Amino acid sequence: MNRRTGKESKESILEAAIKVFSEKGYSQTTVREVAKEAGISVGGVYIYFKNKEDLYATLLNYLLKDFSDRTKETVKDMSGPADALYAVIAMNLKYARRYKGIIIAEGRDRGFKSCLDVKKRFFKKQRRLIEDIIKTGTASGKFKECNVKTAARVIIGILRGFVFSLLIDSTALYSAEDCSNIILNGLLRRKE
Amino acid sequence: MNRRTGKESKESILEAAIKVFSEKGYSQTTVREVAKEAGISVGGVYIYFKNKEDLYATLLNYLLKDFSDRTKETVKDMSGPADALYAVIAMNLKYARRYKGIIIAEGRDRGFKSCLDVKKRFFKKQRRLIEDIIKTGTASGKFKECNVKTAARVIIGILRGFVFSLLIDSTALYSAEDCSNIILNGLLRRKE
DNA sequence: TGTTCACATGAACACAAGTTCATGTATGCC
DNA sequence: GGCATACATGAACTTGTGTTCATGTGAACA
Repeated sequence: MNRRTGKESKESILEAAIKVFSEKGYSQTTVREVAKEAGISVGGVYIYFKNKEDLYATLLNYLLKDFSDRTKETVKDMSGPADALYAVIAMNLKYARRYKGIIIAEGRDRGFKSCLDVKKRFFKKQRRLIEDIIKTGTASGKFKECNVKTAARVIIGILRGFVFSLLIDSTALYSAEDCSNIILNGLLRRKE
Repeated sequence: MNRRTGKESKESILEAAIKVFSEKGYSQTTVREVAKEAGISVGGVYIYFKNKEDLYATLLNYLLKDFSDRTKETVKDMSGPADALYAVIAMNLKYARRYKGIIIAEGRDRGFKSCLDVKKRFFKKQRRLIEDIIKTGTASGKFKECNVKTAARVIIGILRGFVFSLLIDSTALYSAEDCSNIILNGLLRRKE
């Protein structure tokens, strides 16, 4: 019989972990369930990962890096700051749908500082990206003058809120268009 | 010696629970810790609450109702829709800071539907409130025409995002002013 | 066929945390 | 005091779940 190589097994476990953690978040996910999903025994997981936290951290690093790279790539192709901002928002909402359970902050305390740091660094990177877009926007006169840092923080907050909304009520959602429309234009009527 | 009455004890437990759950969320909070904080034994908690979930549900109902009422009260005193919206945002951010761990969605599955429903209903009520404000705004000509329902959803999302931001990085926050400013005015420069 | 190596297994262990319950103690009433 | 009632205790039980480890198995090669 053809047995899986170690590398294949490790990848199976990672894939399974992404699936289960995405759905259930950290605490609610059991190693047994990941193992089952990956078609391996409980002990098998521990051949490739030191422990549950290691598994989570590996997966987090992988996903966030992948996401970061793709976003950067997408933004590069955009012509104006409004389009770029829209692209970032669309990208975020898309990933949020797929990996909701992972983004949410869980497992604070108990040595999880490593994971929190990874997330923090990720969000910082995202914020810088958004700040750059806003700067370009104001420089070209398309965006109004504003506190770039704060605006970027609010936008990051908006994107995080979408994940949260997914977890609570996946029917009451909104599209990237709606979202970027409000961020760009606001609610107040413009003087003509 | 003067012993606490049952009612007093129950209230102590609820207060303690609010404190601990707010900081740690559902999974990370232990009944023992709540008991200790309330100055009662583990068993004592079970005199007044059926179990941990019951404790959480009670507290959730209490807090959300309190918050709902206060928000409504505050909004009533506001003169225009922009002010009203600002008030809602400020109220949300203030409560988020205090009770962050509680709002976050945890303990899905396993019969937690009751709690999720409470949260859903709460958010629905909040959304209606915001929808009304937006409607008033457009009716008076101060807000532009827009899809009221969607706009309200996005705003709720923004507010949720703030809670989330608190959990991940409580230094990278923003004020209610910044937030309402973006929502009202948007980023794009207005034609003059 | 025997040997070795890489990979896999799942029962068993450890420990944390929710829950129960037999027992204890204060208070008020007769 | 004796009794009843209300309230409180915390050891012990139960369960879920992370983790370990002695043992097993397939593949490749001599």
